[in-house]
Order: sequence, then C-alpha cells, then structure tokens
Amino acid sequence: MTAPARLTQSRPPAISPSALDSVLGSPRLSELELHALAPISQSRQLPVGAAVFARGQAATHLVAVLSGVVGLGSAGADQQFQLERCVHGPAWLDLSSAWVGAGHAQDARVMQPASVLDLSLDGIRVLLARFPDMRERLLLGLAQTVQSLTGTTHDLMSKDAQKRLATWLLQRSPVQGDNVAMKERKRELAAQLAITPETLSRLLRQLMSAGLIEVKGYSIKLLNLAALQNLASG
Amino acid sequence: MTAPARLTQSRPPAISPSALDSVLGSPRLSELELHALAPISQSRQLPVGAAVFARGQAATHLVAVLSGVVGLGSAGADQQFQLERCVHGPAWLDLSSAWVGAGHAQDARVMQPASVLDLSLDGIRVLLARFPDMRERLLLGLAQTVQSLTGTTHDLMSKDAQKRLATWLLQRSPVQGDNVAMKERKRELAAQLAITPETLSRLLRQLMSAGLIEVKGYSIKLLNLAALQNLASG
DNA sequence: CGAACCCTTGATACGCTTCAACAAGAGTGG
DNA sequence: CCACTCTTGTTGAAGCGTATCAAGGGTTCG
Repeated sequence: MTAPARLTQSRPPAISPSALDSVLGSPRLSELELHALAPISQSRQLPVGAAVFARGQAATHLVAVLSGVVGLGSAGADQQFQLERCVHGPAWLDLSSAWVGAGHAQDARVMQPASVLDLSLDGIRVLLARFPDMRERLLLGLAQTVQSLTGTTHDLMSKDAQKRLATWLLQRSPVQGDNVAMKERKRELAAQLAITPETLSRLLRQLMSAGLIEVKGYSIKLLNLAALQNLASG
Repeated sequence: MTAPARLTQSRPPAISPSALDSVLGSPRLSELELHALAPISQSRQLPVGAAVFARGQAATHLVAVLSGVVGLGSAGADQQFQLERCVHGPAWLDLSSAWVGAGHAQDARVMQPASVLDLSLDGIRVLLARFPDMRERLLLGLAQTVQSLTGTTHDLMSKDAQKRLATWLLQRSPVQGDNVAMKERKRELAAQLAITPETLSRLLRQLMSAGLIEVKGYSIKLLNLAALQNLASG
C-alpha cells in the first residue's frame, strides 16, 4: 500500500505545447497562436509546498498548471494550509482574479511538483483582438469554472457527507467494477469533501460493509454503481 | 412589521438602457453598442413563481435580470423550490451555461416580479468581434461570478452558521449603527445561508441578546461592528 | 370569523467534529 | 539489522452544532 506519488525532485523544465493545448481547450492551437503566446507567457518549476500565489497578492497574470498538482485554499498562521480545491495539470488555476483586479482571492500551494504558467493579462488582451478562437477558449474556461463551482456549492448546501462522497466516487469513474486510483491523500480528499479525515474513514468503511465499494489502500473498486448513484442523487 | 415588498402586478414593460448599463458594467454603453444590442436581445416580464429557465434546458442565450428578483436553485417534485442564491436586478443571472453548451445547471424562479433579458449567444459573438469593450464586460462578469462563488464555497466549507450570518450582515452594510433592511423573507435568507429558518431565528436572537444587533421585524440595526467583524473572520 | 402564511420557541435526534489512543509503513542513523 | 521517529490512516468516546418535529402567536385576507 503505497501513498500517491510524491516526487521530491522537480521535473525537467519542458514547456510542452501539448499541455498548453489541454489548458486552452479545443480547437488545437495554431502555429500562429503558439507563436503569439510564447512572448507573453512564462513558466515556473515549483517544488512541493511552494506558494504559487498568495491571497490578496496583485493578480496581473492568468495562471495555469501545466503539470503536477496545485491546491487552492487559505493559508493559516503557522505553516498550515486549509485546502479547498485541487487542480491537476494541465488545467487553469486562476482565470478570474486578474480580470477583477482586486488581487487573488485564495492562496495556492504546490501539492505535487508542478510546472506553472503565467500569462500576462495585457498580452492576452492583444491575443483576444487577433484571435477569435482565443475569446472562446477563455470564455469557455471561465464558464466551466462557474459551472463547477455552482455544482460544488449545490453539493455543500444540500448533500450530507455520504452523498458528497458517493458523488465524488462516481465523478472519478462511472464504470461498474472499475478500480479508482486515488491521486491524492485521503486527508486531501476529505478536505475537498469538507469533512474530517476521521469521518471519511468511517464513511468508507460504512460503504464497504454495505457492499457498495471495496477499499484497498489508495485504490477503490466500485461494486454497486446503481446503489451509489441512488445515494448520490437521492 | 410589514413583509418585504411583494407586488402581485407586473411592472410596465420598460427596457431601460440604464438597467442594461448596470448589467454590462462600466464603461457606459455607447450609442453604437446599444444599437447593436437591440436586435439580439429580448425581454420578458414575469410574475412571481414563474420559471425563468429550468435545469437541463438548452441554454442558447445569456440571461440577465433587469429588475426584480430571481432565485437560483433546484426545483423539487411537488411545487417546492430549494433556493440557493438570489439575484437582484439589474445583474447577470446566467452568464455561463450558454458557453458550455450543456444546458442550464440550475432552475431559476421569479421571487419578485421581474424583467428578464435574453441575449442570443450568436449575436453576442458578433458583438465581441466588433466591440473590444464588450469582451471586457463579459469576461469581467464571468470573473466576478467566479470570485463570488469561490467566496461562497469558502464560507460553506470553513464557517459555521453564526459566522456566515455575521458575514452576510457585514456584506449588506458595513456601517456602524446602520439599519439593514431585509429585501427578502427570513426563510429565503436562511436558504442562502444554508440553514433552516428555525436556526436563523435562534441565531438572530443570540446576536441580539449579545448586544451585537437589534432586530425589528425585517430591519436589523448593527450595534457593534467590530464584534461582528471579529465573528465573521474568526 | 376561519384559513393561510410567516416567524418563533422548545424538546429531541442525528451528523459530524474533536480529542485521544493506536497500528502500520517509510525514512534515518546507529 | 534493529531501534527510532515521523507521517498517515483507523478506531472509539464524548460533545457541539444544526436539523427535525411539534406547538403557539402574530398578520393578512377572504
């Protein structure tokens, strides 16, 4: 039973265009677009625990995670970090703060060695004028974030912990009998579900003894998909 | 002690450009822009209880509330409506669903007689090409929605009911000794705070007997701002 | 007047957290 | 190799916060 990968060495600093493609969505970036993006973007390789940005800090760039994992939340006083959401690269990390111009709304900490990309807002504005596609990409990215957050608040407001866990399991793999490999610590999963690690442990055991899932370390097998769906949406 | 205004007659169907201005944000819309918006927009006058849109319904328009109040949430089986968020016009109602193209994510019900505006997505795309300002308006609107939702989820994940109530009070009026006039029913406020009306009643009484506020029907006077801030952020 | 709301208050129940103790690796150094 | 520590997850007992259920009072309206 090994914990999820947690490399302590930073990866080679490759700024792969394929990761950029994944962040910006379809259609694929043209050569022209890639060429225009290069001068306005800057990438950083960050080790575990590093702060990508801090709450309140001026947001002059759009921020994306090319690879690795970055957590969003609020940093407490003494080195502790209250995790709220995990972003697995390649994906947007903070697409909204820069537009609002009131600084980042959350703290961001590297959970697994990450390659982070900063896109200058001014540069993006120029691209928006030149490339109609780019408008769609950004608007779609923001819109998807809104939908995702809307779903999260809905879950928090109207589902109990068990329902949220079932929802999470199904979202990770809606395939009967499939083995869901956890990419994060149980502690971090618990944080995202807004429960304590203790409660998560009890809930997993509960679902297990009800025959809905089978837990082996960091791998969870879904045994009864219908029952899980019933739980999640009931 | 009178309840918040709840007109049963619909207002005159005025499509005021000033309301449109408020929705789309600064800078003010130019004559050209207003002229271009007219053919792609359509307004509806809706009575209390009417559905503005339903969950899953195809979203081909951006939706804004010009005046009145519309609630977002999920409609249950038998006429009941689980309220999650209230939108007071003039403001955007659903700026995200149309871009994603997967239908509306929530149900929307009129809480107080409202004038609702639908903006055709295709029409908007044309405007985005013609007016650089319009890009900023939409991106800013989406970005602000993201920030607002992020704040909401943060509150739900890490604050108890009392803290959320204090936060709400301060957000409504950060002025010492000011009288906050509730625009909604207490039942609806409770729904937005993700608590039951009973709990809200108890919390208000609790804050009142602690000398932090003074409650008179639908008007709340903030007596001790510092203590409230301490509560909200602690 | 009665009916239909809305808010309040009290008693009770349940879900989840908190605190404490413990087991099972993983890394470290003798 | 073993002893040591650090981290992670598990389990149990107790307590807090909020929901639920039931009852009653205040308005408004037919």
